[in-house]
Amino acid sequence: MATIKDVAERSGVAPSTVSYVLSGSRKISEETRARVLEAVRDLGYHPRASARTLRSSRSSVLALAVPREAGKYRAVDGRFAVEISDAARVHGFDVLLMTDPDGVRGLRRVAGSGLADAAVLMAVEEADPRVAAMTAAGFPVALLGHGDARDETEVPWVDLDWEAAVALAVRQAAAVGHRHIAFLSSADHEVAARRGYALHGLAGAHRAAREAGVEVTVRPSSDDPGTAAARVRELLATDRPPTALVVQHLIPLPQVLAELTASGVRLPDDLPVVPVGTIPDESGLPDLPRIDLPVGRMAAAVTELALTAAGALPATERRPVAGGPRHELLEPRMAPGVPIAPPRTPDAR
Amino acid sequence: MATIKDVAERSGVAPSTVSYVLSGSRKISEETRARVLEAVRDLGYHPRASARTLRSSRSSVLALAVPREAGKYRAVDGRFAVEISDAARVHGFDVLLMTDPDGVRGLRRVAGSGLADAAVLMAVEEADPRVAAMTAAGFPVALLGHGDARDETEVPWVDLDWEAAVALAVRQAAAVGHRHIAFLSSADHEVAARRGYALHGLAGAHRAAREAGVEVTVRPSSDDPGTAAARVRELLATDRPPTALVVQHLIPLPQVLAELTASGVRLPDDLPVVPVGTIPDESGLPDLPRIDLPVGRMAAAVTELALTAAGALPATERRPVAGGPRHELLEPRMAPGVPIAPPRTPDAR
DNA sequence: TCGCTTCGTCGAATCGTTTCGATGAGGTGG
DNA sequence: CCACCTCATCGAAACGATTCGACGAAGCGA
Repeated sequence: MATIKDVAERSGVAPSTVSYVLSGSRKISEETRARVLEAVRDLGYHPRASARTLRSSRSSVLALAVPREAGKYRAVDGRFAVEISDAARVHGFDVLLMTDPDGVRGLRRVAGSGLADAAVLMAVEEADPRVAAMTAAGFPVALLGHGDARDETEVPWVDLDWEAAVALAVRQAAAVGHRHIAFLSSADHEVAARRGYALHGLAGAHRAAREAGVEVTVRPSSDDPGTAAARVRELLATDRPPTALVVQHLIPLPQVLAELTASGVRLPDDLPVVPVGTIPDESGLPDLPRIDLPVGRMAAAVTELALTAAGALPATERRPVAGGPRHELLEPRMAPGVPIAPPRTPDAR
Repeated sequence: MATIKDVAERSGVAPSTVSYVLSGSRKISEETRARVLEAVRDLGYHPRASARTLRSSRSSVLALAVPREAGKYRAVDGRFAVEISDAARVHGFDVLLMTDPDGVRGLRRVAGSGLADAAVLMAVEEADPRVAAMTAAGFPVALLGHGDARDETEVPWVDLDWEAAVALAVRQAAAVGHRHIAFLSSADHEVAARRGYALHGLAGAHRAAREAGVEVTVRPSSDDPGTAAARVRELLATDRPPTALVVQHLIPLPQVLAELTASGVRLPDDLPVVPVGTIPDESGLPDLPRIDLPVGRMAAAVTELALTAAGALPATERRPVAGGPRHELLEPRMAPGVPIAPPRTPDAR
């Protein structure tokens, strides 16, 4: 493996000159420059990352802490990982995957050993111990998703604006004529635990109902598909049933759709269903009008926040304070494609 | 940040002594040992990874090259990434995610800069240019999946034994009484391209048919769900239709099941469907008797192959030759859970 | 021609660890 | 009492890059 010394010898200059040619941090004559670059090409020289890091104490590596609740794996996490890696490369960073079941230990190791310059923490729980540990260690982090815990106000994070997302779904349904809309919210336990996205989703439903002057009936969903399906049945079994259904909790979505079909609702014409969140690409579900989790935008934003906190990005207008906490609520968008069907004419039922 | 010098001073020894305590590569008196370890704890000392790597030229990092065909992302890749990371940690390695759209460039960069000691290449294409590039550079790699390309015989790889997998599905169906079994194989273009898994799956179906003395009707699947559904219809529209269906191509599986339901087949009783491969966890499909891609076993095996090739694992009986090519075909297993239903009695149709 | 600035390049120190050979204290046998 | 060996520890030399100050040559005005 060629070193900077080999390049220097081959081009008849000092190692420092090679370094200056490569970094461009000092002026070098065009002639010398050309000779050095030729030697670099000839030898296939790559600077050793470890030497560079040792000297500069910057690794150009971003750690990515993947949530690992006992063997569980959410399909969307893989997409986030890939998108974050892409975003990091744009800024010259590589991504180190951290799947340590004890997230705090793994992060301490990576931060302490200088393997990474910053970390992105995915799917942050309320009062996440990882946040506290990294804040205490002075290690730059950015969070994907957020709760309402106090320590998180000190730390940059990115999240979808769930309130705006559910509100948008309701508003769009109202816009094509729906006057009574059902909202299958997050699961019971998520609401009970006062998870941010659960509360914000509910708030969005209520706000949009008020603003658009439509009725919104809310029922919590459940992780148990059977229970979720039952809730849908309850939503529909009234004198004046809703004509559209907005769904925030997508785990039992297939079963919800199956339940609708089974009870004689013809999809999508009889009852437009609008999921808010992420439908796995390979789920085989029909195309629905929907609001997707903006994975790409979230990944780009959280990466930039983490690198800014690490002082690796020049301050911009959007993100002026290097190292300071910044929060970004991303604006939801309707997925292009299937529009929300208007309600059927009164005689339809 | 504490360095080895700080630890040395605090415990009143030389830096080298601290190093010996930590690595255990020389005998140190119990008393000194205790004093050093106490200082390490007190100062929260972590060895700087870059210094260690610079000195030893081993990074303890495994690069993971994720396939990136133009924006596509397969859900199973994320699971592989997480499982490989877990397996690497067992051996003290971290995983660097490589999502560079130009896989060769990314690998060259990581290999050349010494960021990683070895690489795992996912979803290898026939005559993958990455394999040739890394072989030429003398960089240790292991492949997840394999083709029949010649250069791959020189490189370690891991794959599911697709021939055995399809054969197992057919054999199990035969064992519960099915005499005529349909096999929806890989897609046309995969067979035409002579992809290993496609050919091996076909071979397995034929072999099991011979050995079990049953009839197997084969039809290629298609990436287009409509075409795939049509193929299924063809399979069933005969005088003596098959009583079980083995499916290797799982992308259009939801549509295949929908087609069956639509044409009056009651699942799973009328016609057991046995997928061979990976069904996404969140697909909402019913429980089926199936043969899963053994993601965990494949990840562990490919990680060990890569690290062995890097000389980072002691040679074992199973993997005796460090650096030499090793190939592992993993034995398929029926997923625990739903068994294959026996054929309905003759009067059923 | 002298002194001063500018330009391009060099030498040396530095980052933090590992590891090889050296060193001194203490023990043992002749 | 001396020679020798073992044992625990130390000092110094790498590893390969970056970067600061120095330095000679050339250019310039006086």
